[in-house]
Amino acid sequence: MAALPSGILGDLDPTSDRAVFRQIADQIREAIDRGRFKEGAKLPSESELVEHFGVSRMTVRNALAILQSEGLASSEHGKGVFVRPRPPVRRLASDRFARRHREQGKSAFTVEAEAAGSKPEVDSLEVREEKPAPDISARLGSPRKVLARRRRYLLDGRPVEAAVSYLPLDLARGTQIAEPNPGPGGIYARLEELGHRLDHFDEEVRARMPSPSEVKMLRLSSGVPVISLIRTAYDTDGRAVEVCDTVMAADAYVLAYQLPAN
Amino acid sequence: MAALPSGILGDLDPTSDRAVFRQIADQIREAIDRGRFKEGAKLPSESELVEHFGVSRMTVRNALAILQSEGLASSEHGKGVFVRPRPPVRRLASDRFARRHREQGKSAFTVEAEAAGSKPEVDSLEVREEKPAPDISARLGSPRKVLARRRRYLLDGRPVEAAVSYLPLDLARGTQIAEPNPGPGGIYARLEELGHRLDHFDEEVRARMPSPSEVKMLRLSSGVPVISLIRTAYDTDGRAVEVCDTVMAADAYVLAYQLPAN
DNA sequence: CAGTGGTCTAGACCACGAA
DNA sequence: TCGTGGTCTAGACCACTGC
Repeated sequence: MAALPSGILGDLDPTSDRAVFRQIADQIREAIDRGRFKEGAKLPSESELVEHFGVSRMTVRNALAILQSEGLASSEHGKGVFVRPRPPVRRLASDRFARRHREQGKSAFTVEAEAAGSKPEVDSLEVREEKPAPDISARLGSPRKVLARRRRYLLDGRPVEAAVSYLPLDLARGTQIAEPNPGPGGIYARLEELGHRLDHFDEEVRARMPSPSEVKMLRLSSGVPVISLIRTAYDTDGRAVEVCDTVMAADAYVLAYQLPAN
Repeated sequence: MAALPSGILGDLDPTSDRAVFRQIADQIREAIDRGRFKEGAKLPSESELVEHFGVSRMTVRNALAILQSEGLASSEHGKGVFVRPRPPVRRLASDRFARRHREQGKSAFTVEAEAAGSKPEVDSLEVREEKPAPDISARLGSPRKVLARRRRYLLDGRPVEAAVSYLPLDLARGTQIAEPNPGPGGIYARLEELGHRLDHFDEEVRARMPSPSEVKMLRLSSGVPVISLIRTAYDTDGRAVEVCDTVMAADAYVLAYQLPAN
């Protein structure tokens, strides 16, 4: 049947204007915040909450839906609803593309992940020529066609980031940049070998809720936004030589930047 | 009664494994993406959708809830469900704290907003001394107490950002920094006058769903994440002289940074 | 007032996971 | 097998908006 959900949760206030399902969500949220339910712990089942609060199941489900949309809980079919654990966070430093990090063989992602004790993987590799979308095209100086390099990054088996790099075709065609494996130091090292010494990168950071395809690709649970990062690389001639469009699971990243004061 | 919702929406696929409410959400989402429903337009009412698809009202409401959680639609009690308009976006440039922008009288927020043709406001101003939270304290070199300056920023009456600045008390007490109005150029100008020439800023950027209090303070509609930005200001002695904790409505901002390639 | 979305009930059947 | 969450129905009453 459904044992008592323990003494952690109180009673409803029938005099309150606040909707019943919001009151229930408030109580569970407060219990989570106070540590009465720890990370990864199972919340009381729907039937337990129905019995405890004396409401219908839909009311309880509405309450749990609030917590899921806030990113506080996530449900697992057949098992229960759990306090969502905070996954390890990957920190992107503002010097992550500095030339000195590129001298070695491995990619920045691989080096950094291994240093943090995680197992890095890259999959869904696809390299193709295509007509660029208008905003990408504008950033690259309106080339007719571009080389697109798509890939997905995983840490310990969990997808955390999906990225597409676009390069003007006249620059990349026939070079190792057009190969699935661009070689040591990645495409930035290849660009410099081709005479395009990199000067600086512009990054634009946005946050939004994911599209259904992004939910699938990054296996996002509900209540997790994505960070959208668009980076443009410029060579010392001031030419945009690459645009990288990245979507990251927001609960897996913190971006660090340093700004000059002068 | 409920007129036809026009020929924009198709039929359900009864052979599909996909849940009915997801199919309905898919159809409406696709119609929005194709521009069949424009920004700000009213979607078919719940009763129209009930009639069109031949399902119960809860099924239709579940479908609409998906679109709202994705940030694609928002409901207005008594009026309808509407395609959520994309508000104007405020762009934060990476040189926004450069000293040259500080020479004039007005604050950076005010200057920039007026240049963009918006009406800027700052409210909820509160200045007080308090014991810092552990993470703030650590960033500032563990002072016993700090000066906290809280405020909220609005554009054309819409709240877009809430911020708290923390400064070590020994540095700020008794100065104009402890006044509600810190004077021309803001607290950074005052800090430099006090001999703390600023060297650089560190910024940490995260994204997550808002807490209920943040929803209230920023009047966020569902499906809108927040960007959390923590900035630490360092003087030329390497001392952290200010930490600013900012929460921004993610649909109102794009952050721009420039990274060196050296 | 009629139409809209907001809340809530009391059922039903299904799919998944663990034992 | 049984307990879990996932989906769906067919109602009900309420609160807000606009005419």
